[in-house]
Amino acid sequence: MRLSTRSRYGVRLMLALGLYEKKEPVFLKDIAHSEGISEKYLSQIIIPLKARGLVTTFRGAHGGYLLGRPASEITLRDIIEPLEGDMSLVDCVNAPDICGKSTECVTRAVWNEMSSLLIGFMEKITLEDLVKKYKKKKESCNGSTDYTI
Amino acid sequence: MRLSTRSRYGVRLMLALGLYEKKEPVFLKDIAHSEGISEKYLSQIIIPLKARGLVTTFRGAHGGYLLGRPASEITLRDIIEPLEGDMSLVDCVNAPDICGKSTECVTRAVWNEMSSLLIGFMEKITLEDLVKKYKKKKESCNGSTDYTI
DNA sequence: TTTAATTTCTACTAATTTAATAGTATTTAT
DNA sequence: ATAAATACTATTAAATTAGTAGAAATTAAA
Repeated sequence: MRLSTRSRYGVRLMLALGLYEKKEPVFLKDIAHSEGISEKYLSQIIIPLKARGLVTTFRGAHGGYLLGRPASEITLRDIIEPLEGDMSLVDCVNAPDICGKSTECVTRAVWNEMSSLLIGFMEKITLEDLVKKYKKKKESCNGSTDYTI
Repeated sequence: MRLSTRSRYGVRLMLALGLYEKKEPVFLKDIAHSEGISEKYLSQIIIPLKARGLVTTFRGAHGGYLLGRPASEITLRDIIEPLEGDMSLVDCVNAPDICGKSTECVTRAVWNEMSSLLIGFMEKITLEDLVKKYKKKKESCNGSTDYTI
């Protein structure tokens, strides 16, 4: 019942981009370095995020990435779902046909509730929330408002 | 972010035992057969459940398994935790030392909240709840109150 | 127009985890 | 004794995860 590192890295990646909202595009290399994540791996992770419009990309020299829309309009679910795939805790929740007893299954009903709980939580949290929390913590630690990666 | 089949099988196993509360011990063979799960696999799954006192075992001929305490005193968490191991969605939630930034990490705070949400949910659901729901469904489908496996 | 820097695409791979299977040992009612 | 059940230990095939590697495409700038 672990979240994949893809999802975790994806959220950290988006948080880093969120800190640069409306500024110059950021190089993946820089985020990868500051976050201590393989650049090649991040470059794979960012593709589905781009496909969903969560990031805008600029190719070629001086290219890079920017948030595709305001951080306030990006939820945790938006980020995690394309990386994690099906978000349900058990296959049968979204694919009832894999089991003949799905309609009457008591445990499936529970897995369904649990999955909905998680998804509902993720929908309530925006990238803006994370950005704000991050800045708040940084200030209280550093007394600084500099958010360079 | 999937629940393991160990946990799912474990819950179904306990539900089957719950339907027999205070009656004769049940053979794992019978549960395995009725649930369509490998008996050998179930016999591994039941060991940590026994260790936590969730089931009582009787060895030898005419042995079998019974619930270790009333279904009303067994929560979903009780069943899943020994099967799943650490219940947090991300390692750093319960092992902050694996990352130097845990105390200040914004994403870790989110994973922590999410994990607590799940665990809280699982603590609220008892095996008795599942047993009752099962019986209710059976009655409305069959008009029967026979719960043989 | 060349070069350097960047994203994009495709393929491969090592390590780990999962979901079992298999066989033997132990216990116990009959 | 023996048959029937749990308990224990070892092995394994398949899938997933978490990357690595390298070439291709794109573009700003020299």
